[in-house]
Amino acid sequence: MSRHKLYNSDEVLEKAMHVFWNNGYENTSVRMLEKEMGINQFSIYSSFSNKHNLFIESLKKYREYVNKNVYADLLKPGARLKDLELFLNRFTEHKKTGKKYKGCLVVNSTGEINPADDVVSVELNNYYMFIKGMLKTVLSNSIEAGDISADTDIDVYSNFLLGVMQGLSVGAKVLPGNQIRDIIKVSLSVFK
Amino acid sequence: MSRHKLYNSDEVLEKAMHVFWNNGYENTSVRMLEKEMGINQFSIYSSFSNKHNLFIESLKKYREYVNKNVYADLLKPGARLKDLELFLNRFTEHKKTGKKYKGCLVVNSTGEINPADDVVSVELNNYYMFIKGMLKTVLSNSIEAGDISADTDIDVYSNFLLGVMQGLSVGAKVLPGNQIRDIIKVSLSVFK
DNA sequence: ATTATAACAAAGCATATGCTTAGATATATT
DNA sequence: AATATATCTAAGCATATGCTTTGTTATAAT
Repeated sequence: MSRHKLYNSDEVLEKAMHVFWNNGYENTSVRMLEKEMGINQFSIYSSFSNKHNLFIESLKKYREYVNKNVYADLLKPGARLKDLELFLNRFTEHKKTGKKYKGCLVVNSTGEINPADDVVSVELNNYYMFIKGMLKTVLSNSIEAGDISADTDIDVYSNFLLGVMQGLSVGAKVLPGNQIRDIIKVSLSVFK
Repeated sequence: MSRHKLYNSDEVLEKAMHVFWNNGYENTSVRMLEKEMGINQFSIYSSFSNKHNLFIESLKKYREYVNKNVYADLLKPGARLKDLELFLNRFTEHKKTGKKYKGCLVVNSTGEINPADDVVSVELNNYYMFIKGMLKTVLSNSIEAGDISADTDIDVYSNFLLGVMQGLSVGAKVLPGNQIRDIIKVSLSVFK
């Protein structure tokens, strides 16, 4: 009955996500998206309606992406405090290689986006709740493993750790490595 | 020998700072600046060269502004731990009034700006070093007052607190009040 | 009073922006 | 084979963007 798409919507969406991640929302033009996604503007608009919506979809995709590529170790069954420590220390890794840390797409967007943009705000919150859930599981596993005190208030401490991660996502973009290491060290000391 | 300026450069700069603070760098147009600063584009360009430079100047102005209007209590001679606690709790105040917290101009910009923009990066770092200096003084005062252990490593803990503040600047824009309070509570517990 | 200079307002410039339209092409159904 | 429909490319649209130019006005020195 009709012609087939020459592209996979999910694949081009992931490419769009990377463009937003690299440049931020406002600094990403539809021409840039067109080029990186490898499809025509017509196709972008017919698949994703408009730039704002494509951004929302990219935020959702980002959650999927980090799930597989960034938080994999922390999401493994039984992940506990030492895994969290290993993970947090990755915020300092790029300093050795000399590369610039581009930050977390969601944290960057939290800074950039107008707080009155409710559609985006909801999606940002979804992400943070996903992270918090992960942290709760890690803390729960850590109690079970005897890493931390059994009466640790998991909800309170997962909120704290979420805050620490938000701070690191900002700090790691501009602060020297030793400052980042201090933040991690003191943050984890609350479990001792 | 010539006509006088009808505006005060420093006053219109402060207005420009607020426009950037409210909208972010990319989402601020020269037309918006023109309107809010109350001067013509010609005057903007003759006083501040270009938009990028006006932004840099606005970042410097911001430091001056928060010095007077945001951190005044923490910069008072002898400010110590309880003052820091009072200050941090302000991150939750806007929740009661229902207003949206627009964040810290510098933290927002850290998220938005391309890390490769060295001119901006330097200015962001200047700001963070200003905050860190303030925190060091507060910690030093706190030791002197006997609030915290005398062998507290001021440098390490000021780095930690800077990280906490960066986290709160992000978190307070989107997270519920109780989560912010948890972050503050646990953060300050490291001094007990 | 004349002149030189700098600030002013407003229009203008080239280009970039988000998004749409027009026409060609491919494919599944009849 | 003919038709209908969804996809493709590429050009186009109105407006917004950062920045400049033009011509006028005010002021200080001559």
